[in-house]
Amino acid sequence: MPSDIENKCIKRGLRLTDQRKLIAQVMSESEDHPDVDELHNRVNKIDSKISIATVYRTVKLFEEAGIVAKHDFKGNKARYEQTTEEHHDHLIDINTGEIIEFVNEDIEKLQKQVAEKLGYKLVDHRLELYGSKNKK
Amino acid sequence: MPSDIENKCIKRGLRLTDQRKLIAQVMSESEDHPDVDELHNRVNKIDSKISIATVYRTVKLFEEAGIVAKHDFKGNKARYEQTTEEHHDHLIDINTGEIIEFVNEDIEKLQKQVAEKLGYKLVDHRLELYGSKNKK
DNA sequence: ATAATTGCAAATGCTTTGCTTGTGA
DNA sequence: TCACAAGCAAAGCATTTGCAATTAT
Repeated sequence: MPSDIENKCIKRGLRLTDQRKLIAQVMSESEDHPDVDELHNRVNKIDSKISIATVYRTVKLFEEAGIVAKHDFKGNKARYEQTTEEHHDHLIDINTGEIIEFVNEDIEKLQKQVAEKLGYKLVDHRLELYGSKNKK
Repeated sequence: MPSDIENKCIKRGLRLTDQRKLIAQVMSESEDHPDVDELHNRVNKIDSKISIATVYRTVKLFEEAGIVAKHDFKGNKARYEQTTEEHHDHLIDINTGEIIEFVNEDIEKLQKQVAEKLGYKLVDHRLELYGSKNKK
């Protein structure tokens, strides 16, 4: 069965190679935010011949097609996740590296307002919170 | 007259070499957010013997001392600015690259609330708006 | 058939580092 | 004096790219 991402590739007319199908599948199944190395490891468990260059190229292709999102969190290499319908931002646990997604409409609205007030149309934004777990 | 940054270096006991003094001076006088290359160019106008390695090392030293702030805006190399008393965030003009600073207390508060609600203490954050100028 | 994609290794761009010489306190 | 800093070039790291061979449509 074609993965979620594979279907999007078809919809966008991307040529579907075995490598792309597999990367699409692995990304679709990933619940976290893997970097390219990690993605490469995961696909290599299934097909050990896929090169890291292909993973880089594919992930970039998917990103440009709006199928996956790239994140450059502080101090780390780029991480990827499947694009979701609903926008969200991230909180990064500075101790464990764990990434928690959150949605906050108020902040979204305020961002737009700030941009407007400065004479700009908000095209994109980046909001990342870095925190450490409260001990109870 | 010692620059603003130079004074902070003294306060923190950093050894003051000619190179550091000059980089401190150039950073103090910069109203924008130069990257290391640009900084290197600027100091080289005054002392052409300063190496880029020294600029990298100094800027890192200043950052670790909390004297300057480093920003990795999307798609660009790292940029630096003198630390200010009041925290601010940035709006980046996606057409010109111009950087506008802004302060919004409401967003700050909401960020803290979001972190708390997720069980975290907010240690750091990153908020960047990317926009294009409204034509009137 | 043929234009696009892959794998590989080499190249890139930014940043860091090892080592020797120079220098601030 | 002498631990630390500078300059240089080499190394590092993530990412990109040229090219010949392979493959999807």
